[in-house]
Amino acid sequence: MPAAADQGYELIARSELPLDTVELARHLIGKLVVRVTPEGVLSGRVVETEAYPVGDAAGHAYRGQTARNHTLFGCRGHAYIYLAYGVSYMLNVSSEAAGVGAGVLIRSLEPLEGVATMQRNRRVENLRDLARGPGRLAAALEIDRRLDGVDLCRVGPLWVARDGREAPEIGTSTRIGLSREAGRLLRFYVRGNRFVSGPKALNR
DNA sequence: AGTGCGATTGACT
DNA sequence: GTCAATCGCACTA
Repeated sequence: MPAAADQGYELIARSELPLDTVELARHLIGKLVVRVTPEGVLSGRVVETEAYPVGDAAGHAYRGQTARNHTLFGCRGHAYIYLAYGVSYMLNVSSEAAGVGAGVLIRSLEPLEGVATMQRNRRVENLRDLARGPGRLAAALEIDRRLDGVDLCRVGPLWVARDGREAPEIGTSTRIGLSREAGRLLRFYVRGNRFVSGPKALNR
């Protein structure tokens, strides 16, 4: 029996997370994101990620540590959250060793628990539109800057858990929405999954 | 102090 | 398919 505080999910240990950013991006596919709010639990299965490794000019850590991005420089497995375009929050997982700035963007989830709450948060009914895309994902799970720096390897308001299902088939493509470093194959997704964002051509 | 520009989304032609 | 909204941040002066 899992402890009540675990909400029935199995926490993933930090030691299980690959140090390498690109490996972490692949590793997170098929894992669960668990969001605990006072009203209840929201969760989903990660179906799409992007790696922003060391030395990547498109990464927020590229120009060094600042007040905004300092959680990218902490030890791996912490949430880095920022506001994109003044409109949408983005959920990232910090990667690499402490002191090294890099991370993985969680782009899409397949909704599991708390669907009714997500529908209310997003003001849409369609399951497919709830968490397909990074901004929608954050809105569905009530994620904003207040959760920046949260340890995803501890049971709390936001954490990462194991999925019982077998490992999905993972596809690779270029990342979405970038002008710099646009050609690098650093996006990962579950092949054939309808909750993956992006154009068809990138999801084969 | 001012400027330019996004790791996006939703509305609209 | 196109495009504006919206704001924090990095960079220039």
